[in-house]
Amino acid sequence: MGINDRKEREKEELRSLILAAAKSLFLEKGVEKTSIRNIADKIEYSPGIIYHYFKDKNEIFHSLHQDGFLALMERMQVLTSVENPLERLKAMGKIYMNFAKDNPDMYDLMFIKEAPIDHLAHHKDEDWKEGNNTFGFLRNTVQQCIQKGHFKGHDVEALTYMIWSTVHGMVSLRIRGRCEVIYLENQDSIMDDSYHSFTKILDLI
Amino acid sequence: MGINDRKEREKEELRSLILAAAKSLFLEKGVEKTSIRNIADKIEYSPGIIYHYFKDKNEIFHSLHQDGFLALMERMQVLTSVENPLERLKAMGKIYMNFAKDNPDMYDLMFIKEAPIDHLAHHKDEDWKEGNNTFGFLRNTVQQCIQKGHFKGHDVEALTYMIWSTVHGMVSLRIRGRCEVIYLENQDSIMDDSYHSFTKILDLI
DNA sequence: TGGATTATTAAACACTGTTTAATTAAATTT
DNA sequence: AAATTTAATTAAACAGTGTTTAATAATCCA
Repeated sequence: MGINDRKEREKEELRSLILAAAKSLFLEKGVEKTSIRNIADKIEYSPGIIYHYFKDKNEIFHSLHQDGFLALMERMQVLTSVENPLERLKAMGKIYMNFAKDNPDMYDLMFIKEAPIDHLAHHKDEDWKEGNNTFGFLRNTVQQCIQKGHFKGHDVEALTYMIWSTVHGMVSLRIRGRCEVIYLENQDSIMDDSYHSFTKILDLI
Repeated sequence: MGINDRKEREKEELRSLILAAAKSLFLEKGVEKTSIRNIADKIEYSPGIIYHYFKDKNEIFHSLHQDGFLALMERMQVLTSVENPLERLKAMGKIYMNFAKDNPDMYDLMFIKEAPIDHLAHHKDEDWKEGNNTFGFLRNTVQQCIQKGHFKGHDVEALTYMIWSTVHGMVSLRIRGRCEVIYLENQDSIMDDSYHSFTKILDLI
């Protein structure tokens, strides 16, 4: 069935052409301002064709969503060499925040936008592999910290969610412009300063 | 100049008619799905008239944005009776989270959506009274905690931002559906459990 | 009452995501 | 090789969006 294979490959080619165009447009203009017609123009096809490869706009951005998680997990790889779980936890937060700083639009899509998560919510049967991997990795590290005697009296899941919330809160307030509009003495270093406060707390508890 | 006064009042009347319609529509459908034509239909005027009272859609939702801050500050009023700053801080977090739980759409508009904050960013000269009041109130409380001997070695501003981030992170991850799509043993109580972990930490540091 | 000012509207512009039917191209069968 | 079936692609339309424009209706002032 070599013919069908080739056909499959060709179909796959246009599919990834759409994704590549969508990604580059969305990284330079953002998701909301990237229209189906923009993507179609970029690949020099008619807008209609996109609906033969993707159910709707959400499905396109759900694909990029997955790309983002792969990129984040890629960055997390270096952590395997950090044996001390508390050190690993603190380094993980730093990597997470740097990822958000380097790829604000991608972070927005992954953790703030409602669009691509709708796609997941409507396909509840399949669980969210990428998200659960990332969260699970964090939970394991917290668990290991507890086993080493840290975080006494805290529930793993509750504390894991709290830690995630803290770093997510910091970066998402900045990304969505809530930082710039309030008066801060150290506007430029507030993210680093706050994260430093946070790690100090992790060391203590 | 009683005539001009009446004209002013009449203008103000239609203006608040638009705002009331916008608010009720946005609370039942969300900001994105509330169109200028929807608002115009509701008040039985033509869509064009809205642009005589508001520069654009952002300006309308910036007004509601301010309403939200008034409502939040209203809830915070009870805190004036809490003399112990640490207790006040913990109660403040609870109020903040309950506000988000009771008014998710309003919270979204206030702290997540980019729309109404754009309006502020483009009017940089005028500072953001509501936001700064709320943040300032939190900072004062943190400052008082430090004066009472808590949070030793921490910078007020950095810690204030960290605390805000933590509660914002918790509620915004939930509002934007990142909670439901990951596996959690205690999905229902994760917010309360995490906040409990957080207050435990505040007691300790 | 006539002229200037203001409020209001209808209509248009340039978009949006998505669906439909028509068309072109390719593959398969006769 | 020609005819037919299947798949890929498109043009056009639908129903909506925020916003601007020019025309109209209402009001105010001299």
